[in-house]
Amino acid sequence: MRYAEDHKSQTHQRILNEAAARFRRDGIGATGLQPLMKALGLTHGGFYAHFKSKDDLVEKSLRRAVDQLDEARAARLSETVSAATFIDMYLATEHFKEPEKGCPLPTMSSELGQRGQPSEITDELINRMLYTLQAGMSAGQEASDKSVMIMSGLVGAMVLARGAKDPQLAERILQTTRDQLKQQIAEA
Amino acid sequence: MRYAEDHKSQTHQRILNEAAARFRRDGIGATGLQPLMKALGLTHGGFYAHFKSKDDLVEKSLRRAVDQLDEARAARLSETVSAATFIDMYLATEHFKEPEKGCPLPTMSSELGQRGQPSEITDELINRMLYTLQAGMSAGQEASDKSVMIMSGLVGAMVLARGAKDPQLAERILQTTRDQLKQQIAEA
DNA sequence: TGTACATCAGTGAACGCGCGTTCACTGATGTAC
DNA sequence: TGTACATCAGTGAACGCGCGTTCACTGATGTAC
Repeated sequence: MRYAEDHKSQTHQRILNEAAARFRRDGIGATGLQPLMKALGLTHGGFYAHFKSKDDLVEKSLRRAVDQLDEARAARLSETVSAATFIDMYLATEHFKEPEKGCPLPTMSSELGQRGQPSEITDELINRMLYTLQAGMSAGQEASDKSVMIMSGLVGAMVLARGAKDPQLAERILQTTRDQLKQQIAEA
Repeated sequence: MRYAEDHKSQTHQRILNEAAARFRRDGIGATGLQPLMKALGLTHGGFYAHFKSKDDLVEKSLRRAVDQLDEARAARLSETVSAATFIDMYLATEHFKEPEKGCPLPTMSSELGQRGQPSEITDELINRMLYTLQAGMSAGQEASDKSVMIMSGLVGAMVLARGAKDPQLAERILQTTRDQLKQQIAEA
């Protein structure tokens, strides 16, 4: 063989990683396959030896992104994260500034909703986020409902902060939403 | 003259309206100028007699969308709307199903944030929404902070509901967020 | 009253470009005999 | 040991398409003389 045995699967992973970053940073429509492959030192023709289509790549790279985020959280912290910590992490300046490494929901769910054939990946992301939030709260029926509102607040704050032109406005949205949402948990 | 005196300005308005609808429904990138003009019974060449560029159209049609929303609210209701009513209106099924007639923030702020040169229009939209929410709440420092969280919750819930594949999940997000946010005001 | 000209909203062909996708191919390696 | 062939990840030219933008033009009307 010309290449090491796992060479192809490594290339496969590299494409997934690069795509997951670009889709989150630039959006799906604005991410071209040609520039993507070029950035990895490959030519675009080879893409179809790895994925059936761009849609296929979207689906698979999103799944990869979520897995990575779960791993990162598990590595940095204990298995379950308190809801307050999750809120702090989600609305942190770091997450705000680096969409390519962050949660795909604020960057991509509008576009996924607008696309013709929506996949189930968004639902999966939503349910995973809800689950994580609930797990970090004291049990009860209330926790389920509260976690929905908190999720909405987190995603909305990030969408708005990233869309804002004025950095002060962005910071205010992040900070205020963070404080207010944490108050919700404290009260409960 | 071949056309009535206000013919051109009427065409101008028709383009603005159609664009405002399409940008919100399909996104900016996915909206082509050629199909847009064709839908109005015009050819695409004439577009540049009305607008400097597509970016120019984005800016102006967004401004138009906000003005229309303000007018619609003023017409249907009293000058100031209570925050609870605003929440009900925003997270109504009607608004969920008709992005082309609704608030541009859930549909467009991700894309506006991802575009190269962000305009100030998003900030304007955000501030107007904050103002409307605050005006509908009992005064005080708390109202300002609460309104930020409520705005985040409203926008996030709409983004997520529209992105979800499962209609039941979408409905649950809208309903639960609506109820939880209204509780916030009741408590305050 | 009739002719020549100016106006100008809209026309439609053409531009260069990047997109997603296809496909005949290359060339380094492993295998068969 | 040396030659012929199979494998297969990646190459790069080419496809048709729609994009945003430009521009010489049309043709109905109003105006000037």
